[in-house]
Amino acid sequence: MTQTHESETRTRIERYDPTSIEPRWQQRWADAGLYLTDLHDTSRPKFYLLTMYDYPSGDLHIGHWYVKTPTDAIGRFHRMHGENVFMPIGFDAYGLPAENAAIKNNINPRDWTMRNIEVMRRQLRSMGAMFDWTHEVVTSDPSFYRWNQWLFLRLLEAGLAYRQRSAVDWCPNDGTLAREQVEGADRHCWRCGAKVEKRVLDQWYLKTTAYADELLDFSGIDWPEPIRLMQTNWIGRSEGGEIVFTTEPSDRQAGAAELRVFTTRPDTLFGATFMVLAPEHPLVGTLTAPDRRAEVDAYVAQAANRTEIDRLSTDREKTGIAIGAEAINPVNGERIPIFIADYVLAGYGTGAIMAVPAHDERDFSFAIKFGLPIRRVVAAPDDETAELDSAYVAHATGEVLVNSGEYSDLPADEGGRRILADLEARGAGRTAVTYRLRDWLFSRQRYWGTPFPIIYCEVDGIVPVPDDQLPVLLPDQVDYRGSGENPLNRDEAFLRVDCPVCGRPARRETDTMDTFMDSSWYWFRYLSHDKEDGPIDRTMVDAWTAVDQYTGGAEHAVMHLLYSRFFTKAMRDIGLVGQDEPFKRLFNQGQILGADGERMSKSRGNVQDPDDLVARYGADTIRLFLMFMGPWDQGGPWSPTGIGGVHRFLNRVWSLTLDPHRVEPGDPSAGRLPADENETGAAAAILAAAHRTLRGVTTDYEAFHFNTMVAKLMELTNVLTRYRGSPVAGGPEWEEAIRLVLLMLAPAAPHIAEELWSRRLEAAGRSWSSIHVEQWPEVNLAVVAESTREVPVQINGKVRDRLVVPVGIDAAALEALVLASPRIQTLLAGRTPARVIQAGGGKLVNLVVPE
RNA sequence: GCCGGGGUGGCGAAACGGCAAACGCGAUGGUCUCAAACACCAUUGAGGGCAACCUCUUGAGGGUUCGAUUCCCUCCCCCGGCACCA
Repeated sequence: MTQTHESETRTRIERYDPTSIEPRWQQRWADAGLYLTDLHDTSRPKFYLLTMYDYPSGDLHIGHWYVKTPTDAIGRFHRMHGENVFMPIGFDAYGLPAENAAIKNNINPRDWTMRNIEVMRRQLRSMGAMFDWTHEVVTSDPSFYRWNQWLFLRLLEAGLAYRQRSAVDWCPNDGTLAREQVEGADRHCWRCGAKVEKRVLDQWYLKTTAYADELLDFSGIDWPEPIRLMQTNWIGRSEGGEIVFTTEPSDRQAGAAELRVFTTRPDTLFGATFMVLAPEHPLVGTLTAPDRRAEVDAYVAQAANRTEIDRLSTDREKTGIAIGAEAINPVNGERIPIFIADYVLAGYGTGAIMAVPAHDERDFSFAIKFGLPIRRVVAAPDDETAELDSAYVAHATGEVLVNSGEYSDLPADEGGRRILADLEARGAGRTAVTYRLRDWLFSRQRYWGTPFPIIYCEVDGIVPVPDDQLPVLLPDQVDYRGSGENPLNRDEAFLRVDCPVCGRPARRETDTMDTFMDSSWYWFRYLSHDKEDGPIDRTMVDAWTAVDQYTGGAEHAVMHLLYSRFFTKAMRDIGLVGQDEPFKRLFNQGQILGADGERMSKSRGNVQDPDDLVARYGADTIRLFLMFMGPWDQGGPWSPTGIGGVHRFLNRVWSLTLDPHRVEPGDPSAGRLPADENETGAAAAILAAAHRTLRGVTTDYEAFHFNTMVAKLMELTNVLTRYRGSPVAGGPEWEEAIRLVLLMLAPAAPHIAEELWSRRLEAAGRSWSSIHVEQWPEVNLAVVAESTREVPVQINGKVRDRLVVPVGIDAAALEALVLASPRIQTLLAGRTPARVIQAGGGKLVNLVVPE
């Protein structure tokens, strides 16, 4: 190693040089198999630590480190508590970006993906994390995706997969488009610019709604409240009634066709003054009057081009059109006009609503715009307002029904129940529950994904590929011809197959599975990665799942994390696993954005490459800096400002450990104890500081408060720096403090901790044993105990004095001391406090003095 | 728009309803050095005062409380998600 000139002249010890230390330890750990988990070891409690696997986009950036290095610290912390930690890793290797790159550069998506994986493996290893690479999973490998196919067939048998027609965004040149591939207000294709159309296709669905109620139950899992809330709202359970309106006869139809609506407010049925169907509602065609036809068709086409976000915006001015037909309200026989409007969605409820403008905001604005009657049917007891200037949706106690025939004057909730019960007796309604959650649209019209194990035969229809013919291999040769259109559609070798039932020529399904399939069970496969006769090794899975801790980005709060829960329950019901939930404990860290505040991506050019930083500062500094930046669940724009401070801290740990006696020239008081301290006191202060830090750092690790964990370690090294070169430096208490610093630092900065630990072992004449298999130290409560404490004294909430009191002082004695304080006496000027409040058992005293 | 999260010094941030600004960056001054860098020491929310000290300050406005960054209401701004990005 080359010593720089100044370090030779300045210090006796060698400098902290992470670039030589870190690769050496990474190699030594690998050689020793330090991070290979023995999955059969039952002598210690298991800890399955899972972090969301990555899409191999090829631009591993600092955001990946932001998730993984604190996760690694969690794993190491648990290991030091005697647990058998399993922290696997893999790649979510199917997906759109590989195809985009392939089409653009005329290369193979598999080659592109595997090349990126190679790069990312190397980059990930430079973190020095305790990943067990021997269980790696790559989802685009047949050894993984064949089990997607197998699992899909089981779902099909269980009735949890089905086929249904639904619309996709479609470009005539590039086929189906993802939402992000549709650009601009005019909705054009990102690649060719063509106008995006809707096309209705037969597609596969998974029945997530079958588990809607069970998915609402989070008992038994320890998930953050916001995520539970988001999932609950996403599922969107609504209780109410389904009410059957009928059509009024006209010259085009005999009438009495059923128009079912779902409502959460059956109590407002008398206030229904019109009905609104989704533009896609199946009865729109037959009900529309001839003279309305042209306008209605135009409106339907226009609605098809709107996004759902747009359609549901309550901000936007309502649009809609009468179709020239009427419906009959079953409760009073009233005829009301039927409209179509895009704020009613075909996929929610029955795709039709009874509109009650008096008691629904959207219906209200629609009624105002189209001049429709607004009839109030619910009122608070003393509220006699007839003319509403906005929808009355509030729930006041004692509300009663008005203008509601025989139900008038009944309490609103009871009236609603009675209306529904009476309708039910006549077959015109029933209580009903509806969900916002929809079934999982599982088909993708793309090449780079898991092929469906499905064959279409003209005689036998939809035929599953028999298990013994799996996997259905995705062809490696692919010719995109510069278009996004699925190349499987013209791959004759893939398409042509004999029907497994009748042997006649048939055709393979060319859609592939949504990549959320892969992420819905990959953690089971980590435990079974070499199993060749089934997707999961039941013994391993029973022993190791549910996952104890899952970490990953909050952007997955709903979709991936809900699909995974659904899939686990479905696997349970198929008899594959014995658990209800996949992840016991979840943590969503924040997202690191580019310096511009935007999501990091190659195309934006705002990616921070970790390699540069590692070369400059070493992995430990980067790891610690990412933890120190702020709360882990917060994220924020990337800025390297402050990284030098963390690097300085590690340098300080280095020199305090190796060179405790050095006296710095810049400090006039260096090397001497403070005037009011003797050696015994100073030694005790060091020990107390170390153990107090240990207490705080332990709870910070447990709570994932890594930023304050680092801050506390910095404070402790500041204390040690003050005593550096003094008579107590290098003494037993000092050495104990250093030992604790290294152990506390080990999960977060594993290389420097290991290096310094090994040097101490060597100095003590002992052979190497990794710091990462040490036990987490115990707090010595005796040395942290204090005999006095400081009490802030407030007058009317403003701090006016501080008293030092014995720790065990009682309330009366404390009050006496406070009132006897000269400063307080001066400020009181003879007044007697109206109240004396001792907060937190005398932690603070507040005197309330009327002005 | 809807759902969820956030807004505190010049900057990243800290604070079980109880001392706002810990820790770090930056800045300023100093020690060391021929000099610079490194390292180290000191100061550093704003305003006032020679000083002891005083006043103000947690996106805006209101409320609850002896006491609010923290709880409640209204509003503004930023981030994530909204079902084919992963």
